[in-house]
Parts: sequence; structure tokens; C-alpha cells
Amino acid sequence: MTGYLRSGEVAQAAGVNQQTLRYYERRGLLEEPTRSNGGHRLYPTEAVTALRVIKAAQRLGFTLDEVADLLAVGHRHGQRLDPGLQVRARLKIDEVDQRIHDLEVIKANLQAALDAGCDDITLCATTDCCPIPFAELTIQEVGSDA
Amino acid sequence: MTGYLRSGEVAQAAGVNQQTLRYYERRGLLEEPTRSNGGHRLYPTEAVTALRVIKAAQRLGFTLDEVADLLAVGHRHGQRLDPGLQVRARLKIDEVDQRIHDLEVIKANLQAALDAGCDDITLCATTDCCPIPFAELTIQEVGSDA
DNA sequence: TTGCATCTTGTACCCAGGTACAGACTTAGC
DNA sequence: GCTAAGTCTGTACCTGGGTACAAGATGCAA
Repeated sequence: MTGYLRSGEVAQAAGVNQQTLRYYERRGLLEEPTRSNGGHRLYPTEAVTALRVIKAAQRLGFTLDEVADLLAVGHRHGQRLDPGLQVRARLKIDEVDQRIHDLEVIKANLQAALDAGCDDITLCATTDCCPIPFAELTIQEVGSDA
Repeated sequence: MTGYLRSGEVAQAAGVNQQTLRYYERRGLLEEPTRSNGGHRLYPTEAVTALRVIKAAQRLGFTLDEVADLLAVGHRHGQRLDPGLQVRARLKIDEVDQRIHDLEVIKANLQAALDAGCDDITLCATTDCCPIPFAELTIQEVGSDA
């Protein structure tokens, strides 16, 4: 059965716990792999990539349900997206834009703090840099999932 | 005591639960407010802004500990950053850059799926768009906190 | 100065996202 | 064929980030 990876190998390659594979499978994030005759899971090598994608998206603040959504769009790459999915994809894109914007605000604020703290306090006192920073981040009420 | 907000007012204005204020105070994310003679918390109006910042940063995938870090840098805006904090600020900026990059990858992939699914399947079949998308996201091992 | 809305503290609970463990079974090298 | 290492299922537990509730004190308007 060469060409397939066993669960331990996948877990190690992706840097996740082996139990997590099962967990994601249950949650529908990871496709159910084929099985050996004895019932052991046999993963295609892309499973590792899929896991990395999940982990990366998670670090960006998406919940597992949102990640599932993202993947649903991604996996239909090249097949026709049904209209509901198309709408969701558009919404996701807007959301991603929003997050990019917010991260840029955070970055600018960190940079400003660094610049100001770095070499010239008087500079800071003469400019309007000192009210609470990060002020113009997007505010969004909770529970806005499509 | 005008000019101060009571905990209920702050909570409502920021759209968070009142218990959450206490929780953040315990975690050191929110400065301990002054108290009335009877022991009730009296918040300055900036507390609302601070809460919004925390919530925004959280949505972007920062843990509360990381948010505390972010705020530590931000709050010294205009005071000299001690060297340790400066280093942390630089690391945070790199991390934020990384996240922006990853979000851009995700966006591009969503966009590609949308474009491909949208109007022309043959287009897709002739281009190399169909292997698992999102592939070039940053991989980062867990536990990389400064 | 009373009454009701708010606030206080403490403690217990909840959900998401895992992680650990036990006991049985499979796989692979010799 | 045996044996050690790896995997299977099920269930229980853990951490982060809150949220709920109780019992009592405070604030303030009439």
C-alpha cells in the first residue's frame, strides 16, 4: 500500500496530535481516508497539506466551522460553485479584507510605538500620538456568522 | 463623580458581558479602575475603547496573553520602551506581517475559486488551478510565544 | 429613608478545541 | 508464527475564554 501514509506519519508531518486527526474527521474538516483491510486509516499525502491549511487558518482567528466553510469553497475549485456557496465565498472575502485592514492598523500602531519609544520622546510629546492606540479597529458585534 | 462610567455602562457600550470586565481585570488586560467609596468600579471613558481593541485583536486570532503583550507595547506609546519590550514589539510586527500575508493567500484562493466556479469551467480545466488550494500558507510550529 | 436598580464578591458552570488513556486489534520485521 | 510497535474505538479529561447565579452591599431618586 505504498503511497499512503499512516495516521502517525500524517500527524507527525503536520505537527499535530494523532487524536486531532480523528477529531477533525468527526468535525468534517478532514475527509475520511480509505482503510486497510484491518481497519487502519490510509491517508493520501495531501492530507498533510490539508492539515497545515487548517492550522494556518485557525491561527488567523477562524473557528473550525469557518475553516470548514473556507475549505468547502476551496475544494470546489474548478467545479461550479452552487449559488449559496458563491455568496458565502463573497462574504468570506469581505471578512478577510476586514481582517487584513485591522492587522494593518495594529501593525501601524506597533510601529508607531516603537518609533516613538525608540529615539525621541520629545517628538512624541509634540505629535498627537499618545491617546489610546489601535483606536480605529473595526468593531463588529458577535455572532455574525453566515 | 461625573466623567466616570459604571461597570454596566462600560459593558453595554463595548458590547461585552459585565463579568467579562472582571475577568479581563483579573487577567491584567484591563487596568483596575478607581472605586467609589462604596467599592463600585468607576471607569474612565477610554475603558470602552480598550475593550474594543481587545475584542478586535481577539477576532484576529490573538490569545488574551498576546493581546496583553500588544497592549503593553501600545500603552507605552510615548514613553521609552524598555529593550525587552522593543524586541517583543518587533517580533509582533513580524508576526502581524505573516498573518497579513496568510490572509492574502486565503483571499486569493477564495477569489480564484469564485472566478473559476463562476463562469467558465473549461477555463479551469485548462489551467492548473485544481490541486488543493491555500497551499502556500505559512507553516508555524506551535508554542512560539516570546 | 425607603425602594429598586446596580453593583460587589465568590463559586460553579459552559463551550470550543483538543488531549490522554485503556484495552483490544493490526502490521511488519525477523 | 511471534513480537514489538503502531492503530483502533470509546470515553474521560484539560485549557482558554468566558457566563451564570446567589447573597449581600451601594447608589440615587422620590
